[in-house]
Amino acid sequence: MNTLPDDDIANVMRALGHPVRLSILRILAAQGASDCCCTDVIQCLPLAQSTVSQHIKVLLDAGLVERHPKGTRNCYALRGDRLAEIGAAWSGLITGLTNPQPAQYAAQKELS
Amino acid sequence: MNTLPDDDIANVMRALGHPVRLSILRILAAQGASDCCCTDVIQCLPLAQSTVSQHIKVLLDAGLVERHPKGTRNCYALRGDRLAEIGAAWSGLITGLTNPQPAQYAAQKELS
DNA sequence: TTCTTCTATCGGTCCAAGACGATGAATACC
DNA sequence: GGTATTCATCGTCTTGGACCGATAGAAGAA
Repeated sequence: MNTLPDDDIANVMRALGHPVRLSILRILAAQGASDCCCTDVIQCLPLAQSTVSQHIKVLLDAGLVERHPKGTRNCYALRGDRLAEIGAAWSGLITGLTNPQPAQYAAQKELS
Repeated sequence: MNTLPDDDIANVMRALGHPVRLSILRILAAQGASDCCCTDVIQCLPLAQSTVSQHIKVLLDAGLVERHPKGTRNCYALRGDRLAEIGAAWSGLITGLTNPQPAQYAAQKELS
């Protein structure tokens, strides 16, 4: 049910834990598939290019977006597969919390 | 659909973005409703009491847990209502990202 | 009252994150 | 070739997070 270890979940949550990065995801979603380059994102945000690039890197490292080099520019797109995977892990987390099984935390404890 | 503003979502995600805090939520879930005090949590984790107390405070501030003072000890429990609310917001976020509506980001931009 | 237990908070240290400007590499264009 | 554009990365600075020990206050026990 919950296919991702806690460290991975925490990584993704931390990547999502910044309003600017949520905005970037929305921008990528609004612009459609694989046709949104870094400049497009920068023009939607009141931040320096280097800052936006750094936020995108965080999303890349978390596996939430993917990069498609296109000539002199880099296009970004959401990773639908990963979003689905994270959605499943999230459901598992919520289910596990609201319908707890006594043995569950013991297993979790062993992992960390 | 998505009932929480991005800042709130980011706050919750940040609170969830640490393995220890995920562990604390699981501990609270495993111990059942409103009968888990701070010491119980501390004994499950290899951290100092002050550190655990601080993590719990983050979860409190994010609205993920609630405190029930009981004599000399404080009991904590998950806030099921808030978990449901956040689950709904998460679903809305994922849905919005995977089935984007062009006007969506414009509305989002206005908020921040 | 005095002692113990529980736990929030304070002060301090250390490291990571967020923001910026500057630089440099890659590609496209003239 | 030379120039412009795009963008990742580097160095720096500031802020915030994570962790700890110490402290203090509240409630129960002796």
